Amino acid sequence: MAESAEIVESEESCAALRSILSRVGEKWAPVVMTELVTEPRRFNELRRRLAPITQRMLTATLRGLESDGLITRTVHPTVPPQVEYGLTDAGRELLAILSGVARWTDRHLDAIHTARQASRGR
Amino acid sequence: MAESAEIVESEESCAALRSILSRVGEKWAPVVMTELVTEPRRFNELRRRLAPITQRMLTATLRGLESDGLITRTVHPTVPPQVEYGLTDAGRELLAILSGVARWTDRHLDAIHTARQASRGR
DNA sequence: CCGTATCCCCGTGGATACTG
DNA sequence: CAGTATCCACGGGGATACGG
Repeated sequence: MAESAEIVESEESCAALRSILSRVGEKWAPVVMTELVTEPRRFNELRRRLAPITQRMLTATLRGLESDGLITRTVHPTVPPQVEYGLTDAGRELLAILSGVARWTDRHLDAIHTARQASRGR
Repeated sequence: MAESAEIVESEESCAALRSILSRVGEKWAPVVMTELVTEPRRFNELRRRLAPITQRMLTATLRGLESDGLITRTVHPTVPPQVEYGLTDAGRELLAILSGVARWTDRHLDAIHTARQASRGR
């Protein structure tokens, strides 16, 4: 790699990057992952902690994250049914990277607001 | 901070994080920023390099990135008009963080594909 | 308890045509 | 050259109701 900040390495990895960025850019994805960072949690546990999320959106978010290998879904065949969601190692790594984005965001809160105000004016 | 991987620091920074993640998760945002990493570029220059992007989407993407303070838009009042887009320092920093996400994506390409195949089956 | 199914609104993103 | 304007298809995302 000649350029240090070069991002795209191939067509495939570019597409994968976009899909991951838009995945974690979904409305509830970051908070759901954050909820799972300390320990696995059950569906309604997440639902309560993430209120006012709807069941539908919680399900959709969990399925999406699962389909990208970021979280696991474990069904315990008990009565009543019990399902646990947890971060995969990959998901934990990605979350650590995202916390870098969070720190960037905090550092630039002022600049973001200023830029938005400016574009308001036009 | 007790937990090392904790992301959200406040309501405001949480909202800002989400908005930034969804911004860079937009379809053309990452490639547009990457195009500007080495030097500022003009509108049609970007249009050619990012083909088959449409004018409309290029404009929309540039406006969005500008409104978050990630790129600058400089108009040179010449005939014909000349407009240059460039990364801000903040944008350059963010791009560096995103390259971390790109590396993560490359490392986990296999896992992503496997997870997607698995969720296909259901 | 853990979801699906249905309905509906709205924003994203594409094609095409037109303008300062 | 650097955009706007218009139209349209699609999917994200919310409310509510029902099922295993």
